[in-house]
Amino acid sequence: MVDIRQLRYFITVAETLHFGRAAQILHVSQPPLSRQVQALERDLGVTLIERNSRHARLTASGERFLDEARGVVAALDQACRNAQLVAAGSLGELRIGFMMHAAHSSLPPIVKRFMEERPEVDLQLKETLPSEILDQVLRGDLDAAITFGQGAVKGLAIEPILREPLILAAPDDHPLAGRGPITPAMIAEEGLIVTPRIVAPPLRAAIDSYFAAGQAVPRVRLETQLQHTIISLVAQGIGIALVPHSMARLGTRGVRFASLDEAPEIEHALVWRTDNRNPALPFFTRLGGLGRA
Amino acid sequence: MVDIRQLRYFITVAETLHFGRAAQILHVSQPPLSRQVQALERDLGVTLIERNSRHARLTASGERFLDEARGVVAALDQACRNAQLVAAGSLGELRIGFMMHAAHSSLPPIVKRFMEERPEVDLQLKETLPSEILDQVLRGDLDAAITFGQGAVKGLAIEPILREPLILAAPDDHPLAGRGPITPAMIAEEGLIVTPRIVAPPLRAAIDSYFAAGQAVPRVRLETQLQHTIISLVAQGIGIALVPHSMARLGTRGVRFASLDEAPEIEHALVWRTDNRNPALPFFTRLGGLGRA
DNA sequence: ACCATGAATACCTTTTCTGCATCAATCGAT
DNA sequence: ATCGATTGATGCAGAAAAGGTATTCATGGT
Repeated sequence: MVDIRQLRYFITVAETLHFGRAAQILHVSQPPLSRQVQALERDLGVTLIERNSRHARLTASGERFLDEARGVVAALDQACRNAQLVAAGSLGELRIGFMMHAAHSSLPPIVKRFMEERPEVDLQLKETLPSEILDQVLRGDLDAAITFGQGAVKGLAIEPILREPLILAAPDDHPLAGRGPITPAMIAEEGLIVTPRIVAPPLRAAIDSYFAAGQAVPRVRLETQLQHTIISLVAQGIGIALVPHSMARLGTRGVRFASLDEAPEIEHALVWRTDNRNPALPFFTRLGGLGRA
Repeated sequence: MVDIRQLRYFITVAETLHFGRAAQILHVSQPPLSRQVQALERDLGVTLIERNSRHARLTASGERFLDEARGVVAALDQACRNAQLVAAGSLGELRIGFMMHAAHSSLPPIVKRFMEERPEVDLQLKETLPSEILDQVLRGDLDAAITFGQGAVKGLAIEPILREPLILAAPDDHPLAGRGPITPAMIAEEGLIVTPRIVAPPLRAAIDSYFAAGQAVPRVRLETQLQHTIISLVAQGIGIALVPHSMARLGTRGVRFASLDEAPEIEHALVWRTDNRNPALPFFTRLGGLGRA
């Protein structure tokens, strides 16, 4: 059976056209070299090197085979190097899930740094509903994810990376827009636009706790999944909303923000399976601290 | 050192994720298989298969390496097959030179058939001056060539493939145009357009012999290398010419042809080095007979 | 806790590879 | 034309590697 040693031997002989010199280069003696090339030719059933006891030169088959053999050897070396790079976490792919609330806050600095440090790792970002994210991590569809902080889950590592307060988002012609700490009573009568409970339970819990602390009951006017849609509806004057502080950075026209009195906080956390053996994963999770920036 | 056997073993184990079954498929017993995979991992310094005594599954490096190892094995198999195809003359390249006079006569049928029979051979056609063609064959720049027939040359095989008479080419308003056998005396006073002697000695020799047989002396008005140019100049009424019969097939406007009395003939021949070992060459030279068509 | 399964290890046999010595063929010089 | 130098091939013995059988070790399910 043709093997790599035979290819390496043949390539060297083909390059020097001299069995003795090739043997020196390969650090073997000449007889085994001759025999290996013979064995290769016998296996192929093809004469690759035409040789009399004085000269050696390639046949047409030999020229062709030299070319392709070089490719095979190079591909093998590359494969070995790549396997090592993958094991070192410098090459490969990493599937990261994130809830939309992380897109403007904790996610970007982590992703940016990771891509700088591990440019050869194919980072696959998948925006997912918070309610589905844990399942996907547990199933192994995601290597890691950024979602809301929560209690321990068996088999998962959960590392908090960001706490941010909720703030009030109101149309810019609204009397409370831009004003100081807002108490629950001040907005209890307003129509509220919120994310459905099923989509982001911790966010709804934070909103509920805020109103509960002021003995108020929020009036939900509309539910919609995407944060951007909520902001957009606020800008249209359809209602007000309580949103994570990072939404204020977007500078959407027609919306102004105001801090809340005793503002509830939501927590972002990095989550991954403790038995996930993707070598690139530790280099991602160790960046969790950047989420605070 | 990593070798092909290790790759094949690893691939089979990776595909079955079961050392025992893989060993059956490979027709070896399980212990050597385990040892080869271990050796591979030791050489790479990387764990490819995570295994306890119950289950086996690939690591990230293993997945990657499986992919690339398959490529390496496939490339090797392909290289072996191609070497055999080249040796059989079914793959490779063949450099064929030809004089322009062959382009409309002996060359096309040979080339057409060869391309049908050996579609994977890269046929490189190089139009060359007859005066240079033998040197290129002797130097090895060409595997074979079609040129004028001539005496034996040491180291070359020369096989005649076509004899064709010269004919008169004249402007279509010329009194001799289209007429019967032309004797030398009938055109001795006309201005003649010819190829330079150095470019195609046998052609000039044929023309000379024609006039010499009639005790006439041609009046050369113009010399130019390419046959097409000669025909074109004739069409313009600049002169007449004696050209190979195959030129009549072109049907150039403004030119008519007439046969010559005791017409001299020129011979086309296939030429190649007898020591040329290009396996595709015999399949080309054996088609020489088609040149007569 | 025990049993069945599957991979690793121990040990021996067989095969293959290497190196040394030598042979054979070719080319150049005399 | 002959001889010597060069270079690839061959014969043989020792070394290394691969394979096979028997057995052990670890794990997951009952």
